[in-house]
Amino acid sequence: MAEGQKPPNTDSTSSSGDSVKLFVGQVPKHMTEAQLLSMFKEFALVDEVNIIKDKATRTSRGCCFLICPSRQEADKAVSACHNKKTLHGASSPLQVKYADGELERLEHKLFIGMLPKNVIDAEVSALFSKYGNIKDLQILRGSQQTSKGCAFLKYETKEQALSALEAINGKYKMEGSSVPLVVKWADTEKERNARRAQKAQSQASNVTNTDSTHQPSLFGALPMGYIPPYNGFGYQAPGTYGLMQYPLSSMQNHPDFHNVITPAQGNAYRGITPNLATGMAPRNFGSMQSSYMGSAYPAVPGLQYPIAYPGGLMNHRPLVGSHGSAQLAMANSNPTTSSSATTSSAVQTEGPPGANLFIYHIPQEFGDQELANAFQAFGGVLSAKVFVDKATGVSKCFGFVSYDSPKAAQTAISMMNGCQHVSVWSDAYQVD
DNA sequence: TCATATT
Repeated sequence: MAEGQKPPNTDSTSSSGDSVKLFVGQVPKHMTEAQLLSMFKEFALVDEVNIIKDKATRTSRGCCFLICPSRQEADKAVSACHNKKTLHGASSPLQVKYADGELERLEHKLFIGMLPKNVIDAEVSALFSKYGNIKDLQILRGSQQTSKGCAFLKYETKEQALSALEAINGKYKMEGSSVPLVVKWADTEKERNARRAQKAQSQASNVTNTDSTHQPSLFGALPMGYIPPYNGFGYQAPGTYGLMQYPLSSMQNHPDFHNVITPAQGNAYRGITPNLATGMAPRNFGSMQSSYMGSAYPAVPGLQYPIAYPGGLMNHRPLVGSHGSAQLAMANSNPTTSSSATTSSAVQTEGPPGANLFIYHIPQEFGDQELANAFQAFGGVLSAKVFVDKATGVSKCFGFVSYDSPKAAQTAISMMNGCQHVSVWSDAYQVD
């Protein structure tokens, strides 16, 4: 045989890790996951059953997801059950189909960006066929013949796509190009729609933003309390259900690579790379296992995931602020120091020592409530106060957040540190 | 000089 062995593309079964999610409707609400599991196991291998429950009541919504270890098994379940069986208590036969986005996901489709304008199919396939069998390649072209700088490519297996992605993304420059290629998973239809909506919104909100007619939701849209599983490239899919709110007003999605770091840019852009290259950028390439991280990204258009400060924390004064990067400082001082605070209620809500954060460069449109929302994910917020100009009522863009524990404050610091325009700073952290 | 774009 030839040199080296080809990817274990054996006969059929295991495309390793390529589990498939099925949606099942017409499931009687009284059935348990265990019951469903044993029932479906008569027809196909099923790893898991997840009943879809009402968020508030936690009761079954009459449907579930099945996780099958392979497409073959999933197909077995579909053909054996879809419209074939009516469970006791259901009004019509089971509906068994691929969950939203599954089919697209199974295409192993990649988006390729930063292609030269004059690129031809042969060049792209030559490069990418090193990592697997290309099933489909489509370079997007504009008016003439010139490429729009991007393409879609399908591989046979996820492994092939993943290895190409890891090998090429941000690393490989095409002939005559000064920037490396971008390779990421193509958007699903849902993500596409979400992005389109977002784009429309951001353009619409470009109008003279007279006054705050809409809710500022910059932080409010944060995926509370966790750092997104950044896959190393690509946008954060805008469609994280439920989480997405209104578009940001000021700190919009603009590709402003001077002070905004989006993952997509961060990866490929020279001007940004040094920041990330200091080793603080969370990327977990290989760790996507068999997962359903489908749209598990945060829905925060403007607020990107935190990037820790290289080399610990800054050693200069907290108030630097240069380009609108905000800071948090630990403050054991009294939150009600300034007379210009929004003293609606004179509640003294100072936390224990080490649990009071002083926050610089809060977005203009934030009030106490928004500030509290932004930080509540990290612990019990005793109070959140944005300071406002007494005369005009305009935010001074700084304030306090007090937690019930220093630990919560620490968590807030590490989570919020470097959040786009917000970086977190604390004396305590620095000293220790 | 917004040039990184999504079938």
